[in-house]
Amino acid sequence: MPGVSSPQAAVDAGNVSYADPRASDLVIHHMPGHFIRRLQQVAVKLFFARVGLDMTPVQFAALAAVAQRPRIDQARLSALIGYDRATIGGVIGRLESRGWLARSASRADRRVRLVRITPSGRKALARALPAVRAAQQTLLESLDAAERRRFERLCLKILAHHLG
Amino acid sequence: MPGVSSPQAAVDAGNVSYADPRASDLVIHHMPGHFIRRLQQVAVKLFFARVGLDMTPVQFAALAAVAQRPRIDQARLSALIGYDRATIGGVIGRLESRGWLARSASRADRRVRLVRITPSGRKALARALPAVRAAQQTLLESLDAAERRRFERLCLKILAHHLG
DNA sequence: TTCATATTGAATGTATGCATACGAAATAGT
DNA sequence: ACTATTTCGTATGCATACATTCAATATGAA
Repeated sequence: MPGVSSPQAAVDAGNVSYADPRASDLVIHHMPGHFIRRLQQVAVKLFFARVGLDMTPVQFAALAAVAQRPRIDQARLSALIGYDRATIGGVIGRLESRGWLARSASRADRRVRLVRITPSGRKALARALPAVRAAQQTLLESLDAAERRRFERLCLKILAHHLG
Repeated sequence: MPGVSSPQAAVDAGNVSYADPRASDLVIHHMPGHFIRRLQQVAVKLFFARVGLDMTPVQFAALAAVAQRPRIDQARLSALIGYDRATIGGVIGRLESRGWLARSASRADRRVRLVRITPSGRKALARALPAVRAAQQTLLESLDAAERRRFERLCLKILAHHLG
């Protein structure tokens, strides 16, 4: 499936190991921003490895959110899952072409387009969900239960500070 | 500077707070993949807030790496900073157009193009570096010293597991 | 009610990111 | 030496991501 970003090459390949002494002198390797990006890269790779290339992370997020918030509008949806409005417009457009989501005009507010999930979309979501959960599990599999809790708590603390 | 991705709108805006009880029932909000992506989003936002829109995170990484590895080739560079070869080609191309990097053919291997930083690029890097460091500091400012060490250790443990 | 302001979704432009495939060139294996 | 494989950089295509702008609406204040 060409075109869908699956960071295999960048994550693996002839990649210098993260803690490789050959690279440890590099400025960026000591910056949290860098290894957070690398974590995100690993997470996306695991997502595709488990879910397959039929669905992207953003598409999964949108699908799952719409399933739990029927008739949500695009602006609220993008705020809920933390994406730009312009980005979500395109994502929903693609999900609509695949028949997984549908849009309809709101009668209360004629600017608004309400999004709902189709039966086909619900099936796709049900298929993907276990794979996504497995990917999450794999992502943190090197941590024991206590470390996992600690990691999540620290992440949430940072996010709460910056996102209010 | 239009076009350069600075996730202000997505991070802020009418954004539902991360730990907002209105959203805590959403499936994705309990997945590490989701808040790792949000962390990355915050980190990028802080980068642009401090550094300005004149330089992107990848461009900084490439610039800093080339400064420390004169005459590196593109493949090694991309492996070193953890990006795809194809992506780095475009990044270097843009940095070359701005006069911050220069490419020359290798005489030892005629496939290879060696990258080096220009005086102008070195100036830009020197200007950006303190701002980037400040952004890193701000990113973790809500954690005390012990928490910061713990967070970095956990991140590195996860990365070491997945990246070898 | 009228008018200034804000919001929604789309359009446009720039920059990532990666898969895939390709030509050119180097290297390994025989 | 010859050939199969690998590697390097590039090109193309798809999907993010976000700033900015715009038209259509909605809303709030006077």
